[in-house]
Amino acid sequence: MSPSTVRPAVDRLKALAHPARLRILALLREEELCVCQVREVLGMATSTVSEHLAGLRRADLLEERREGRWVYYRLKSPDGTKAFLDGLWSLLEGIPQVAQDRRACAEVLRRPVGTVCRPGPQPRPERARRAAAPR
Amino acid sequence: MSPSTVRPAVDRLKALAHPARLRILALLREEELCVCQVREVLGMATSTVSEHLAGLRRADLLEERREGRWVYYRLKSPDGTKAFLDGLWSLLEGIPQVAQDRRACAEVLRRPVGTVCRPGPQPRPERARRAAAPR
DNA sequence: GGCTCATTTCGTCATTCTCCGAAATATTGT
DNA sequence: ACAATATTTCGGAGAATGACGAAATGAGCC
Repeated sequence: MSPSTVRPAVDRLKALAHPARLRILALLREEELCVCQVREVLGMATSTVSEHLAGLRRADLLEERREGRWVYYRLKSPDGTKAFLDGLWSLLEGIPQVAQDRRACAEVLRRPVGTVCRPGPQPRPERARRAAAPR
Repeated sequence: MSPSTVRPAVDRLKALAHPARLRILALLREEELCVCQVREVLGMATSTVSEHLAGLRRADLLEERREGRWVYYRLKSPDGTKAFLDGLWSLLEGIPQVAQDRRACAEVLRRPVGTVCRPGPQPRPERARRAAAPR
């Protein structure tokens, strides 16, 4: 009773209960993204974005994948959360900010290679594949 | 963009992202309860319980009903949250604390009338009807 | 090694949350 | 009106959270 067995569920909910993190999750529902791409869409300091991503990851809602200098995050549906996440998507349906972020993200992904993450001389993030059905 | 359109969804999630409030919601899924009954199960100060209930109510997840000196709270599913709440229930499935609270609550409801809320001379809370399907 | 850049971690400050007892409010009964 | 009881609101102390720049870390390239 001390560490309270509701903790895992609460931690997951806490991870979602923040505007930035909720927007991030909505973005990652569409495609995997690296930190600087997310920063571009949200318009917050890189360290802040990184911390939010870490929070979602700690809650086991995201997983990361390193590619060169970039770290890509993508959605993860741990056991027992599938139905919950489906419910969450319905909660996000029709939220203007979410739709707007989606457009901003598409814009970012359309930018000439090297203008998001600085024009690094090397393995530019050339892609970010679709990962889930848009709706 | 200033007040952020994700606010309503975030507020709802924030309301849930707390052990006490999550436990309360799980309890109220079964039946409506008055403040002192909830206090009995959670074992926190009355004022604390009242504040948590108020929080869930502000998030539009509960509605209240006054009966004599007692205020009964019950679950409410505002538009667009039905699917989300269904997902939430699945998240609560199998959490020991939730099951334990359920038992403790049954115990409280079984107590001889007047031993939970003090033996008031009058319209004792004689009932607390089933309000939703257990699972 | 040294340079560059993406990301994470750290230090700090401001804000918000959470809890509880005390005081205020509401309702009923005498 | 007064007493009794359930609930809400208030005040404040302590903890947790969130934002950002600065410093540290990691990867690739010369």
